[in-house]
Amino acid sequence: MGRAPCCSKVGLQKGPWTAKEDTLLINYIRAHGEGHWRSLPKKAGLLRCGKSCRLRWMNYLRPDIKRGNITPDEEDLIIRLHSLLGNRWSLIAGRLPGRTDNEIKNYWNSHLGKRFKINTRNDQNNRKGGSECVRGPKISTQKNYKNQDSTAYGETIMTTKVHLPKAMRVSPLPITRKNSTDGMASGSSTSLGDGNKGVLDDHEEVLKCLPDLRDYIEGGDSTDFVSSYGVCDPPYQFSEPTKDDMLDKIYEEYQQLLKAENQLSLDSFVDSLLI
DNA sequence: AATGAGGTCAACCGCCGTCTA
DNA sequence: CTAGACGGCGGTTGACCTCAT
Repeated sequence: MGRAPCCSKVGLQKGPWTAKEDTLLINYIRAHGEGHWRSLPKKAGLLRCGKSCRLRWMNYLRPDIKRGNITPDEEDLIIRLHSLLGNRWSLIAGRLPGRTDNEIKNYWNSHLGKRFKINTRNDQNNRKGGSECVRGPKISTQKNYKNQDSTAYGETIMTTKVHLPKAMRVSPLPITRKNSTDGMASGSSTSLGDGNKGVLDDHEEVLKCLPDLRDYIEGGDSTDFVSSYGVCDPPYQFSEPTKDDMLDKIYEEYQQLLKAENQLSLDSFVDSLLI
C-alpha cells in the first residue's frame, strides 16, 4: 500500500521539458528559491508534477551542474565508492562535485556496470583456465589497486560486504565553482549528444533569456548567479575546498584505508562519507 | 539507402524517511 | 502518538541516437 501520488496527474504535461517550461521554472526559482515543490508548478504556471519540477531542476537546470564527460579520475572515484557503498548513487554523487545521482547511475549502468560484469565473468573463466582475453576495467595504473580484490566489482560485489547505512538525508557537499575550462563552460561538451542538437538549441534560447545563467555558464561566478537568483540558502553554498582538492582528499582517505587495513574499519570510513 | 540492434540518458514511478500539525 | 505532506532516493522506462549489416 503505497502513498497516494504526489499529484493528480490529470491534465499534467509529461515527457521532455520544453525551453519555455525551463524558463518558467528557472524564473520561478530565481524569484522564490527552491522548495515547496508541490505547490511550485501551480505558482510557476507549469502543468507539471512537483516532483518532475524538482527532478528537472536538480538534474538539469541547477547552475552548479557539471556537464561533459566523466573524467578518468571521476570514474575511478565512482568505481571505488560503488565498491564501498553499492548503489547509493546520491552518496556517490555527493562526492563528485557537479555530478548528479542520475548521471552517475546512468553512467554506471551504461558503462561501468557492464564492464565489470564482463570482467567478472572473464575472471571466473580465467580461474577455470579459460579465455586469456581479460577485459577488465580500464583502471589507471597510477593508482594503487593492489589491495583491491579483483572480484570486488560487478556481479560479485553483491556478495561482498557492502556498507548499507540506514537511509538518511544527506546534506550536499559544499559545491565548488568549476573553473572555466571544464564542465559546462566547455560549451559543446554537454551531455546532450549531437543528435540532441535541436533540444540543445532550444535550451540555448532559454539561456539567451537568462543572462545571469549564461554568464555563469560561460565562466562567470556561480555565486553571482546563485545570489541573484535568490537561492543562496543551503544547499547552494559555494565554498572551498575546490573540486580538485576534494577529489584528492577522497583518494587520500581511500589510500589511507587501504594502507591502514586493520587500523581503520571500513564502516568508520563509510560513516565518514555520510557526514 | 534501409533497417534492426544496441547504447545513452532524461524523465517517470513507487517507496521510504523526516517533518509537522 | 498518528497521519498526511513533503522531499529524496533508487529502479525502470522509453525516446532518440549511433552503428553495424
